[in-house]
Amino acid sequence: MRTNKHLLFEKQAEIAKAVAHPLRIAVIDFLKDGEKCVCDIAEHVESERSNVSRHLGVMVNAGVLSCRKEGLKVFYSLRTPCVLDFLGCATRVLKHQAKEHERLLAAL
Amino acid sequence: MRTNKHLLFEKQAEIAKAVAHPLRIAVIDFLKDGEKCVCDIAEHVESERSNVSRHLGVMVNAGVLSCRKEGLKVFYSLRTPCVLDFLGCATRVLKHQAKEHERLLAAL
DNA sequence: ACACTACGTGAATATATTGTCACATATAAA
DNA sequence: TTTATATGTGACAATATATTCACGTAGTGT
Repeated sequence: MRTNKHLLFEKQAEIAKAVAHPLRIAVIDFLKDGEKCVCDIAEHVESERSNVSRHLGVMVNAGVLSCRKEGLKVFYSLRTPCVLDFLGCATRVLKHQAKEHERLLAAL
Repeated sequence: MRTNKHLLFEKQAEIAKAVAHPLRIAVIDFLKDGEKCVCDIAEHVESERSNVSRHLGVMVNAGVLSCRKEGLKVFYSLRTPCVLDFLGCATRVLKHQAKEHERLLAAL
């Protein structure tokens, strides 16, 4: 396996990992309408602010989110709408699975 | 947050998690050309067969891969090509990041 | 200066993931 | 039956991740 491919896979995994958590997906979904502050995000996903802060940090670190400070608040937003495509992909895979299950049931 | 949305996010995270590992991404990339047996996969990704077997199990469990036994060998394949879109998404996010870095450098 | 609010972070704990080893199983071939 | 090959799995250690609590910091208003 070529080394540069190896590096690409590592980077891709980093992005995927940043998305691979229910709470973080909830955040991404919430941010599709635009930037939000931590307290609004925490309220929406129904989790402690400190925990949400940690998850936001993970996503910023992976380059999935960006943040902007304004007064007391910090506003987070999707760095690129591409990230939403991830959720679309996952949904398509789930739909595909559901269809297979349907076919299986129909055959009983 | 609605409960069914919560459930969707969990399922989406499960899919994303199944993809969120360099070795597993390497496997997915390798399988885009069609089904392969464990030993070929292990050789290609340069890792122990037992380890590869574990990772394959994770992906089958998440519904990302399917497998078929034939004689001594077990052939794994992508359950749906949608999974490849994941890698495409990740690449797009990475390209987006690279462009931002470029702009940053140009401004120095 | 004081109190208040929004946020981040160290420390601790609980849990999950990864990789490796040895071993078990299943199929094929001699 | 014996042997070899391909694969999966239990057990373990190492590491990473998630969550919570308590506290610190930074800006805002009084």
